[in-house]
Amino acid sequence: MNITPETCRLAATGACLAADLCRARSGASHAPFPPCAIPRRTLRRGNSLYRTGDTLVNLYQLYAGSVKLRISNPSGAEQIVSFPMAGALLGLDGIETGTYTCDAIALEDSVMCVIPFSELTARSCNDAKMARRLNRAIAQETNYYMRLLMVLSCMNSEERLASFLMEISEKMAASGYSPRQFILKMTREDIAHHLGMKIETVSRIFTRLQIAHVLDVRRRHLSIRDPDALRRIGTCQA
Amino acid sequence: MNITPETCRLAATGACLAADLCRARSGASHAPFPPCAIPRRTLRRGNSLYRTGDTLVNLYQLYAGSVKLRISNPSGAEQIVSFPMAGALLGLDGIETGTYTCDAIALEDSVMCVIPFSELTARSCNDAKMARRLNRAIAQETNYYMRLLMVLSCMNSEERLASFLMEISEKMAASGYSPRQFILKMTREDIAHHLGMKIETVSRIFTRLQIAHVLDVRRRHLSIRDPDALRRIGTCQA
DNA sequence: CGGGACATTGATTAAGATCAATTTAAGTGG
DNA sequence: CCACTTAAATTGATCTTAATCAATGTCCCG
Repeated sequence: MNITPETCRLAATGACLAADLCRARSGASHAPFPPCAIPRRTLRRGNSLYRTGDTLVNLYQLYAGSVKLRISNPSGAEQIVSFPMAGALLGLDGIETGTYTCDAIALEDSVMCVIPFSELTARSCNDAKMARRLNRAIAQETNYYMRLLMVLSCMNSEERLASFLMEISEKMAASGYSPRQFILKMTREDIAHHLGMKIETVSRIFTRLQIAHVLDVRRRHLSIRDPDALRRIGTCQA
Repeated sequence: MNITPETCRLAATGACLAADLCRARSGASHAPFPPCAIPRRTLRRGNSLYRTGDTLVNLYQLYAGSVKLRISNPSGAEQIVSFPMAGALLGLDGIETGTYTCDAIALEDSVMCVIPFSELTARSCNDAKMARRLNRAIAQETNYYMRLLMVLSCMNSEERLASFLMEISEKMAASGYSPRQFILKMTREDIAHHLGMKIETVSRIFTRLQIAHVLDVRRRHLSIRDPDALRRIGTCQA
């Protein structure tokens, strides 16, 4: 079934560009909307939605699943800049030059709404709200990366990992899942490449937090035993 | 004298939102433009253009001088996310929520063109080019911070500092100054807070690069003796 | 049930933080 | 204009954290 603003759980948040686009296409400016197809794209785990250097054609709103956004340099070093989850807008890295600067790779089978960028900007001319929403979405990313810079700069490894887990926990809660128990969709290596540490260090800190009864970790299965402690650790004390 | 698109060296780059705004105000869509006042704001060294929590009213295009953008957390830790120089657009961090998330502090006496944000978005409705330029400006920041994340994650202290100096050198060249000799407007502490290291480490690495005949550093006066070596060091090898 | 990717653990080393003491230079007021 | 004050920067000695090197364990999937 195709998704309409009524049936899309993301549209309810009021921050869904796909829903905006759908409304605009249907010509209505207020609910109720006639059913309106939003094309979706599905992506199997490990496949990439787009690659560095590809021409920006679409933005994508992640409907289900999760993704890693990776930048690499010629010498092979890589940085996972973020792990977008449900609701996230993907492809913004292509707006500066018209060419994506990241690889967007599915961490699990995922579904995204396809938002043709040219249509979005064209419609934004007549729709100040949509234009504003796009601006905000881009600006939000900027602010996110600023905060991540601070995490990498000011925190030690344990604090970084705790902060990362709290962030996932909060996103899970926001999506209606348990904030206490979830499955990590990414490898230890991905986490390491996200937080600027080595895979062995990630592993050791998981073990350490397990021993301290803050977490229960078995491979990708994670449960947070002591959320307060985790929050305390993950909130820069320095 | 007020600045017009003709007299503003920034407008020549074709990436000046202030010039766009000036053109729009004057009602002309192509050169030549009637003279049109763009209000400027001057800022003394050490003073802040805006502070975390202030309501976003204006964006600012840095006409002359330099600035540090700082985020802090309750416990007093701070991160210098960037050092905007001539041409940079300031205030973008306020777009997400309508409230600035950084402190913007002048590193020297500086001059900026004032761009009322509401006017910018209002005019963007009828001016696709301006809208596009705003989007790009925001997206550019995002990409900048992604690359900085990689620098912090993947490089050791020497590589980070080298990369930082190369970046300044390139910006100086782009502004028509010598890329080989310039004065650092920021303290060692600012650099440390930007690159995620301690002030003593910054100092030691300056000394080390001096001994290796890559740099000549005397306090804030810097000259690059061996640009190739500096580039080699500052380009992530890992 | 076997292969391979992923993860854990241990021992050692190296990079950078920390603690502490000077040195230098830029303002500032007499 | 000079002495004084103070912020900024440098340098040294030591300690801590995380990287590195190496081996082993475990689980998922075909």
